[in-house]
Amino acid sequence: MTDSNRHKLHSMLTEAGIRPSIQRLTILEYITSCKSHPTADEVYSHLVTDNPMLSRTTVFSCLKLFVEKGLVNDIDISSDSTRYDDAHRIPHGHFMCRQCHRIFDITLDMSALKVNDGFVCDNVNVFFKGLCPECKKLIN
Amino acid sequence: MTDSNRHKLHSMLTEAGIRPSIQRLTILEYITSCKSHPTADEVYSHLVTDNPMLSRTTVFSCLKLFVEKGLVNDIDISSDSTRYDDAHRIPHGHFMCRQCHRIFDITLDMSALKVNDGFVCDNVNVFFKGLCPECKKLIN
DNA sequence: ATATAATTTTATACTCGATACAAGTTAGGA
DNA sequence: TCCTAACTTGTATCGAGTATAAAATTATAT
Repeated sequence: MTDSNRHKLHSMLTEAGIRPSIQRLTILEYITSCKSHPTADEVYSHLVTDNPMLSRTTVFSCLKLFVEKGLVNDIDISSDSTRYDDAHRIPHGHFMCRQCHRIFDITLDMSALKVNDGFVCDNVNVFFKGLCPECKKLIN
Repeated sequence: MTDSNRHKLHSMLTEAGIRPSIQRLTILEYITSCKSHPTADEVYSHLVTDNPMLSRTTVFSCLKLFVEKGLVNDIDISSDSTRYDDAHRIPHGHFMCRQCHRIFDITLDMSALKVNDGFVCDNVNVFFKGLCPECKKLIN
């Protein structure tokens, strides 16, 4: 991690009202640099090799905190485990392949998605399911 | 259940390629008449009072089958438990209140939501989160 | 109609993502 | 420096959902 990146992550946390601990910086660094929409266990498994003292519980609680503070989006596209995504990106939809279970970003104009009067919405998710191009080829 | 409704549910099952058992008719009848987006356990709890021999496992497996055959939609709006919704209705989005955790239908034009070329999509979900009108009043 | 095969339902045990809790550790303010 | 609050850790636990096998029901063939 470069100094400038460390400083950026530090600011992200403090601006969200989160005290920046080593663990939180490490977890946020991985989520923001990761394009694979990992689960909490995947984040833990990846980070624990270089941080042997890291606890699985810490990963779960940090990710939950990040979601509450709006730093990270939780993706409940399937009933399996929750996946996580950097919230500081252009809003986009997600596609889950029923064959390989990978999650793909779908460029999408979400500005037209409005809720009824009286509701206060702070989060929108658009989830597609089907077959990704690769799996479609393999099946046909 | 009226005879005509029973016949309609029977047709729904056979047309979907599902053999219409008593349990499947009972579960489908509840889902299609229910507006509360129940979880599998809620379906079970509601039906078991009048059908004491009904098994929780049967409810889970029937709902799973209905989703596979397209009779019912599964709503994974939160990481809690999966909710179920009659699929034979106008496509619509869902809003989950963070306070009371109820699910509301949101009228929505979903026709504009398209996936990238090469992807084959068979299912779209739009999930909103925030505060429902009632909870908003209580908080302010 | 009766035996046999296939499907469905039931009940129990189990898996595993996620959380509650308590003890230990760290950080910041007086 | 000491005190307090916040954070992390590890263990135990919860609970939605599933695997499995036996029992029950339904379909098919003779």
